[in-house]
Amino acid sequence: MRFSHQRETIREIISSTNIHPTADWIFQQAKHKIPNISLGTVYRNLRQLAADDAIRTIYDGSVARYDWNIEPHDHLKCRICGDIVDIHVLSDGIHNKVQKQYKFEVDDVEMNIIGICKKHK
Amino acid sequence: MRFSHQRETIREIISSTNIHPTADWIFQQAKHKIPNISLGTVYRNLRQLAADDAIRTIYDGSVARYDWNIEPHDHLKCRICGDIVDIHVLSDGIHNKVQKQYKFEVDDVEMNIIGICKKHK
DNA sequence: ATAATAATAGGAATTATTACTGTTTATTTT
DNA sequence: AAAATAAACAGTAATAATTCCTATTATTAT
Repeated sequence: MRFSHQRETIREIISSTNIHPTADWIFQQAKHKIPNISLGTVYRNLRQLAADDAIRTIYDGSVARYDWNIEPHDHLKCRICGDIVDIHVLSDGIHNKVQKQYKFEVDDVEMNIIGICKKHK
Repeated sequence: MRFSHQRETIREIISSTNIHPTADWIFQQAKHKIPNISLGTVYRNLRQLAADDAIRTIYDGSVARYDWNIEPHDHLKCRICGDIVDIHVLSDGIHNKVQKQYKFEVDDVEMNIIGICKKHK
């Protein structure tokens, strides 16, 4: 993969936040640094970075969000404020359990816990 | 909620399969029984049935799928054939652990394990 | 410095989903 | 049983997220 100023900017934007931004949010931020960047460029690079395991794609309902944290972890999503926070609850045992019990080769585990965060209950 | 022939047909179609169908698949099946049913009707009723906890909406990447099984369970998704199968790996303890550790009121837990099923490895 | 080609901007196209509108139909009231 | 009410409908337009296309630009290897 050849160097590109656009891709590095996108990578930096994602790395700078914990909000698990959407493509459009990243696009808006990127425009501050590269005014004529296009949304297609953002999507293409997000896809490339994810394929390269430089970032992780997570799904919030049906919209894609992006996470700089590629280590296995889970998400807590508040349905009042929409905030998504990283947590770690899944025991590594689940990976092996599924592998053995269902003869299923596990690549990735997505766990999203939806509810109400402490600020909103 | 008032009775409707369309909604009952949609409910039956979902109940009759384990493929976790998309709205469009349901629409195609429904047309066999009600030839002039419209896609908007399918979406409206899926939303109503889900709000009523008669079915569950699950997300396969960015497309919605529907599941007649409303009991807590998890999903195994094969990235070769696309099949999604129901499993149960999550200990009920996670619910309480998150509740206490993060003071987060848990409504729903989505867990999708992505990989390769035994038929394709 | 030049050639080869990956990446880009800008816009069109696609896909999934929701919203709108005039009509139909299930239920309630008379 | 007929009339009134409003929920649900079909058909279609609109929206949102994402991907695709094409002529141009930028990076890298020679």
